[in-house]
Amino acid sequence: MVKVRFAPSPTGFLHIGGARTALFNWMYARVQKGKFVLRIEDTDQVRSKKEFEEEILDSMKWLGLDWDEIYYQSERFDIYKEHATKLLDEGKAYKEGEAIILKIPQQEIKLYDLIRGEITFDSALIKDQVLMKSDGSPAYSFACVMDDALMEISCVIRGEDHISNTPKQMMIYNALGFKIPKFAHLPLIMGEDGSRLSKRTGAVAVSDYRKEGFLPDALVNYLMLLGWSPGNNQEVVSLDAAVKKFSIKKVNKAAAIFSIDKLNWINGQYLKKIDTDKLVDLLIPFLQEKGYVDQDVDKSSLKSIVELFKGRLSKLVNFIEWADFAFIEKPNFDKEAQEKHLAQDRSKEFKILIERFSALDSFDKDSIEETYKTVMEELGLKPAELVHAIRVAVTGRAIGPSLFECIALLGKEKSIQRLEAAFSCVG
RNA sequence: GACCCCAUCGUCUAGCCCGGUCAGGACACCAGAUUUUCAUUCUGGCAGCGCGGGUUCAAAUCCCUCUGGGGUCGCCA
Repeated sequence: MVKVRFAPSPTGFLHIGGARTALFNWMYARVQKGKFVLRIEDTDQVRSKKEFEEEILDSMKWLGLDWDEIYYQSERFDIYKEHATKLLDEGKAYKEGEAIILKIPQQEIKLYDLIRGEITFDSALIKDQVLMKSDGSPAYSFACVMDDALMEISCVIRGEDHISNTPKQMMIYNALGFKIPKFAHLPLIMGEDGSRLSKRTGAVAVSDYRKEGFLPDALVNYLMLLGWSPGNNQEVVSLDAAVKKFSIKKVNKAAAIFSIDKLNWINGQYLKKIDTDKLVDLLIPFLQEKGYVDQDVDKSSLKSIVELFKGRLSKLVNFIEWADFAFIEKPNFDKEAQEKHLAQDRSKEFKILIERFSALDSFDKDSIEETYKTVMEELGLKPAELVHAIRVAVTGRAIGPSLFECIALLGKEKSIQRLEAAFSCVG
């Protein structure tokens, strides 16, 4: 029976590296129809926090990484104690104060890693290992080995930073008489500068990416590409499709650098393909948080705004940023755009436009565009000449979706109001 | 410092195991087309097997140095 586990410690948020480890474990279990165990390593009573645990579980669910069993090490202290005492009785361990320490016999240790092949260590370099700490709690390696053995984990898939722990743990398996599982050590994920991924080099918590509006499918898609490839030059791949092709032996050995550029691109790909109604639903919480809409939001009118921006977004927060003009009374003027496009006095032209716009019966995209072009022709101006000024006056920005659609979206009253305000001229 | 891991375009990677296809794709970047702006999209381009030795008719691929990067050396996990 194939059984793997992801064993986070609730002393911090679920970070990108942990998520990737969880993902590979999950894929390994699913492709082989095995079990995926989640084990909360909360032996450090002081640093472990319920809020972190909840956040980790939440992030896992959000990513779609469901587990078959869950355990808490804090509930298993008796088991650890019992086995440590047994080792004490057998003379394989000794006491130092209240602590129980394992004697490490001298021998050569061979680890066969599924990703890296054979790795040998000399146990002469390994110190005797603390099994139970003076405070009665188990040391990490001991609890880890006990659980992996008792939970019948068939393959331990974890980060490369655990390679050095492995020979120590193998000594514990041997002392306990447990069967040693398979091991696979995943390459680490590094920050943009090649050093360890940290808050300094960008967001590390999965929840941070969620808050920025990355889709779980996209994040998972990006993460699986770090150290593994689905083949056939495919990069945008669903989890289901990826699982079918997953093989732990095909995982890369070299560390990978996390690239926010590529994540943005992949997320954009997903955002482009997503159903518009679904996109509206995803956007609502972001809009509510910003105070742009309230509880009883009109989805159909929201949908028309979203449609304008669909295909331009690389993450959900982009919408909040770029579509703000549709939700607030006065546009948030971009200083640079304002200075560049509204510096020249265009009140005369604006006045005429305002008059013509006011006279329009149906204020739709096409009639607005037609009216605009007619006016420009009458004034002897090229159509492009006033576009920027109007865009900035109406949306506050020099960039955005089709101008005439933006104006139609705002409606006659608001659009004219903003045009009037631009040069404080009243039509 | 000791021990361990790793090394293909700037980045993620295919190819490596079972030596022989101009070293393929993607992101980023640059140029052009489309677009009233920006983005999208399309087309094209730039760019890589870390160094040095072997083995071989033939090496990105196998072996060894070196160099470089990373990890671990807690009664943290």
